[in-house]
Amino acid sequence: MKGGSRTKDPPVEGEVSGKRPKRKCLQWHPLLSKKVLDFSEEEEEDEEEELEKEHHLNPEGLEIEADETEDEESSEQRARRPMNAFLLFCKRHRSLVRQEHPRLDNRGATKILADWWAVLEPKEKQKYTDMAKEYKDAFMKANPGYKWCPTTNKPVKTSSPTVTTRKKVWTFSPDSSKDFPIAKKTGRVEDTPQLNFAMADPTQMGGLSMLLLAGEHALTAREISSTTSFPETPTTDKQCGKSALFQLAEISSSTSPEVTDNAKQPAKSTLFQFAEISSSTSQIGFTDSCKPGGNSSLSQLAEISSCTSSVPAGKQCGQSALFQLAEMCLASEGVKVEDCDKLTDITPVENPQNAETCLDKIKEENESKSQNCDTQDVLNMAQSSSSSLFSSSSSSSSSTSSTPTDVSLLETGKVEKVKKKKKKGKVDTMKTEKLMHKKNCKKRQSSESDLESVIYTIEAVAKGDWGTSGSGIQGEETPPKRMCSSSAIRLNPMPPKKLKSKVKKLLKTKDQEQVNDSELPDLNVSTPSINVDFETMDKKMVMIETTDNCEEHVPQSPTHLLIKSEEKESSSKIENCGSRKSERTCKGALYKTLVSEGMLTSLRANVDRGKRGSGRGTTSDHEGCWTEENWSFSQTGSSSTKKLKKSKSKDDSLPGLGKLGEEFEKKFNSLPQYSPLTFDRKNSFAMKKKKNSGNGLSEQPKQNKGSSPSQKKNLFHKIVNKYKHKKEKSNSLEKAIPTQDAHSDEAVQKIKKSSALSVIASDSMGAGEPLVGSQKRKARKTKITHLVRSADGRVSPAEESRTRELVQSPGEKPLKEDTLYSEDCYRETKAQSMCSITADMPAVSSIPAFVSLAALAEVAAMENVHRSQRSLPHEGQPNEMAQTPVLISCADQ
DNA sequence: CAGAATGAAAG
DNA sequence: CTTTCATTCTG
Repeated sequence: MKGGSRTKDPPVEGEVSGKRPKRKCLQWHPLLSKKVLDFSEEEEEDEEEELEKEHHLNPEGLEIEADETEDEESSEQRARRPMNAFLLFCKRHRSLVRQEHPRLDNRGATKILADWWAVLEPKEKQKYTDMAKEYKDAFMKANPGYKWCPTTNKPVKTSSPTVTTRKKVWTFSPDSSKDFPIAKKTGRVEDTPQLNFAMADPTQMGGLSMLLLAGEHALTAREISSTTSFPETPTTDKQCGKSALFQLAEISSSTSPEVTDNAKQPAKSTLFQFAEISSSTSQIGFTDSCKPGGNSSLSQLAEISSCTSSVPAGKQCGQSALFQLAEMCLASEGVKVEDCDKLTDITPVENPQNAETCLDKIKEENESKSQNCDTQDVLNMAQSSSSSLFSSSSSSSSSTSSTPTDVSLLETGKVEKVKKKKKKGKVDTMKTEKLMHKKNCKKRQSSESDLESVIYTIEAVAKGDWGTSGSGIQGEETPPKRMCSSSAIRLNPMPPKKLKSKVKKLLKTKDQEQVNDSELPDLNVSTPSINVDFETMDKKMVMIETTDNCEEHVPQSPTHLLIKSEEKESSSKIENCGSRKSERTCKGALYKTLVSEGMLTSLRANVDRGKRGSGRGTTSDHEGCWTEENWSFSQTGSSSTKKLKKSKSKDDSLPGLGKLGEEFEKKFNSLPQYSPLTFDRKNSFAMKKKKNSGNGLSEQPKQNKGSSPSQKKNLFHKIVNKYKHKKEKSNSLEKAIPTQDAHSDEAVQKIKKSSALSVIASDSMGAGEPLVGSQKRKARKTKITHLVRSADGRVSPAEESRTRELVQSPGEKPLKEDTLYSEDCYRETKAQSMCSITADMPAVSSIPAFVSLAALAEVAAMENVHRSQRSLPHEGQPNEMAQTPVLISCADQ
């Protein structure tokens, strides 16, 4: 059966998203749901119904396989094994790491995470371990018969073919709908999930609202305790986000498999658009001085959005949402603004009704000025995009003809196929158009391909939309193009992988078909499809809005909501204003959703990466600087931690929603999130301790975090002794650190270095130490090897030296230091390069070498210091020299 | 799709 | 002891 089911599944799964890589990795939702009992404290209320359902389900799946239960419905998916402490930690901190080291790829991030984890105090680890354990227990309870490695079944490999997206499952709820009762409930809301649930029921609404409420309760309770810093925002956001997520999930899931793609894409695209916007916004940097301007711009954005929405009632929500978003952006991303003036220029946009005009203006400005500054572009992008969204949505809504189609589509999903085709056509067109744009518009900055593309698209969209409104700024674009452009936006954005892959596929197909489709007049077709999408959005928005209202105190009956939504639709059809409102709402909701889901973060990261990757030579500096600055800024800022937390909390949101999800989410959120500084500090402390211990002095009770991982102090101290001087530095730094605020970049860098050192030392030690299982050792070895290897082409020499050092003599000096340093450099290179760039040569740009140079300089300086103290032998120096450059180069690359 | 990390579990 | 797999994403 199972095997068969799998095979069978493909249709469903394939349609849905990707299906599971392995036979069944469905989430814990199931377990969670069961688990709910344990976890649930307040949820019970909401869940009652669900619980009942669950119970029904449980009986079957209970015994051996919850999987089966799941399987029955969705397929055969098996619950995913619970994350261990480390994984949790990673999940929670990865974003941070990425922020800190934008250049780092995931692997690197993972490594760093590992380092952090290693450094993490046992006590802090405990929380994670506890959480993990709890998780596991719950999981086990849920599925008693669960086996981690189902050897017997072992479809894993077999099934793998389908796969592609484990994550997808999580992130997007399509699967979730299947799996969780809750999700199912939610899912039904709009359409028929194929599974079993009714299509659209008032009940669903109620359920949703209830869920939300429940979530609120839980959230409030927990959040307050967990994060005092952002009591209000998080709550709201979370709730909203959840609701939005749910809705999304519903939509995606609800749509029949075939439809799914269509519906999903639009929604996703929209989301992406938002994400882009947000990301772009975030990218805009504000220096402290410029801050006001930045705020203004953000606020402007918010205002615009709010303005766009003529409806007073909704305003608050929208504004709040936008503002929140803005805040988020600001908080999460520190920014540096090159030109405050530009921002100021933009400011005029404030007029509510004239927003469009203003936007046009801006747009014009953008075009004219865009060439000059990236920042401006970004900003423009953001605004234009926002405007474009509005316009597009409005246009869609305005085109009444399509409306019926939309509805039918939403509910029935019959048209989907046609739509798909059309869509594809659109895509093609848009794609082509996009290309055209790129070619025509600009090559000024070849650096950021992705970003550029996004910008282009946005611009194009904006142009098109605005063009519709009356600003025919660009003669290039023809009306059809406009249409396309609107659709284009969705595609362009670099979606999270999941989408990406899908999109890519689509694109491919489309490309093939491109010729044919392109020839056809897509205008009509595209328009309807767009409309549909937006309609969907509207619905969602309505939902969200309702949610917001509820939050705000105005609980509305589900029916009412439905009616409202309908009204909205109708109104939107008839009146632009209505549509606007919905748009606004959508925006806010989307933002929230994005934020909550963490898409924003991911997007941001993607953007960054894209920048980096594409524009190493050119603009990379800016990016690097920006990131660094942001990071430092955030760190420096008192609120930095908070901000981080906040962003994180939102990011944290587990894709698999549901109460269970919520519960976990809460818990997960409650988990302490440590800022890199903390780790640095710890490292330094650890160093100190080690050092101290090494010195023979009794361990100093390092006040706060001194607990440190004593792991391998003994071994360490030898090495530590060597690095006393360094430590000293670090110590001073450490002292400063507690404040966190007053760290200069240098200090941070140093700290980082020190930390790196410590880490390295730990690593080296680790090899010898029994700390971990065999795996660890292995891992470490590999890691080291990897480091060496990566650092230089020649693995053996460095490694040998390293090994010698480690093994041989504690008292050793020169070589070790070199090695360590080199490694240190290697590790730090990225960060250093960034920092160095920022500090030393901010202006310099487009010279890849320069980075390495700066880094080299730093390294050299450090080394010099070291040497001076140590007075290394000649041999050491040459080696260092030789190694250093190589390492640096590697790092840069 | 592999791979980086850690860890729990199973073989 | 070794293998499997959980999460996260880049190349």
